[in-house]
Amino acid sequence: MVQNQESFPFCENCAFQINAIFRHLSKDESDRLNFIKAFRTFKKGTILYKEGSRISGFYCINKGLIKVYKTGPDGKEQIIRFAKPGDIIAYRSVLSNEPACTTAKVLEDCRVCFLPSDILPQLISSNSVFALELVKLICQELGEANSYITDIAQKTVRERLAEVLLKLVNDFGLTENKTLRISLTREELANIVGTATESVIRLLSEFKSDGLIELSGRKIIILDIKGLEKISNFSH
Amino acid sequence: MVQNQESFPFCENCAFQINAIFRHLSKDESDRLNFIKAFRTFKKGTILYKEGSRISGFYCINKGLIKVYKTGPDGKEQIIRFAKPGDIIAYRSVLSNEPACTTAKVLEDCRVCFLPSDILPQLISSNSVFALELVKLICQELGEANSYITDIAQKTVRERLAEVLLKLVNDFGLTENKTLRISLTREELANIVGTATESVIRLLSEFKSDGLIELSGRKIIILDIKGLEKISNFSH
DNA sequence: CGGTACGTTGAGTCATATCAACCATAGTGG
DNA sequence: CCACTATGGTTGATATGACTCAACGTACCG
Repeated sequence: MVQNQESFPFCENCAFQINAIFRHLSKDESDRLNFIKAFRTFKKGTILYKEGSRISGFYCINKGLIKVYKTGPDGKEQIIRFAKPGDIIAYRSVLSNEPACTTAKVLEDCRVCFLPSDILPQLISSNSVFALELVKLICQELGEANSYITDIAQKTVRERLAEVLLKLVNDFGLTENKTLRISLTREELANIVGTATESVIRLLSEFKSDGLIELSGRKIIILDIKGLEKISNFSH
Repeated sequence: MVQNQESFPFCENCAFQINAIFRHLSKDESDRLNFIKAFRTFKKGTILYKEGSRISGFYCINKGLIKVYKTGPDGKEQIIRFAKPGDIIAYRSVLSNEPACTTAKVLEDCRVCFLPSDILPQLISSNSVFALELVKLICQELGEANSYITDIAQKTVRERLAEVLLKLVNDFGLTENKTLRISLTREELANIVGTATESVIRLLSEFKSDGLIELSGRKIIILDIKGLEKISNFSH
């Protein structure tokens, strides 16, 4: 079908459009990737892979939104990160050759490419620029993880919620009417911040009373970024 | 001096002895590393580098113990990890070409080699096995960081303290009389767990009453590993 | 029109932080 | 040799942030 052909993403072009790590590949490498990959679409709610399962490859997101989370001892989710177009997920488990240590679930209908495990070590060997950029990418994630450990360990829930809102603004941006461009349930927000759903609800409505945000269903309108920064950094 | 020659570690041998990432280098690469590195010793209490500072290279630990920590908004330390012989530190900042995001302080007198920034990307380019192993190493750290985020977010202080003790047993081992082979102040323990010093003290003496550990000054004798595992995983 | 998932609010509880006092130890300098 | 000081450890009292539980409201969906 024409429609299918149009929508099928070719790595060579796609990687630049969505700013994926694969933009550092040569033409030959891109072609190879394109050849061995499996393009798939997933509906909201689909689970791409589950914590503890063995996976035979990793995913590059072309479109949509995925949440990556770990399940705590009580079955409570801890959201580790979101994956949007250009991001790769599950690469960690593939490289360590370990079972997945997270679960990935679709939040907004997705178009993804599935890439078999082998290709990643191969590309690291064949393309040193790619290798270096991949290392940088992982280092950045590691840096963020370490910062977050410090935050969770030392900041109050109130401070962390403000910080998470700012991070979401930074990662997903605002619409022209200042609405956050990501739609999460209160429970999901709680599972990023590391708190109870009720606490998020209470704090959000506090932020609202303080004129920092406006709420309308799942939409969060950011009114006062400076104010949120103040809460996230200092206070007590 | 003879003594100096004996004590000076040659990368080619050293890397295998201490199981450093550099064991994956060729003879030529090892020689080169050996040539450009600066060997140094540091006394307990020395700070190798400070959060926020620019660094021109990274360190490979030959002997001793270093704590790597971030400083929270209130000036409270959050210990991110320890570095022992064979570990490299500060590589993250070197690779991202960013200011250091942690501080490194000597806990036990150290022998370290300082390696200039440039060498790391060079080795990644020239040696794909090394590149892959480096990626795996970083991935492992990332995996641990993500697990710790989940733990801090969801577990109680009691559970985390038990878990930290077990992790220390795992990383540093026990002497013949079951004493933990790492000596930390109560405050440092608190700065790993992410809690107050007083809480660590109270919980440790609780563990002692429960027959899980024995305390004698800074020494912690581990009596009941199974019991600690039980506390760290389940409970509530 | 019932069902399911999500959102909200209130009340009560508890783990943990904070504050304060005090002890132990070791190194320092007069 | 002894005050002096600094650092770390301990304990108790108190405060409180955040969780839990429970009830109820809301909205969309087949």
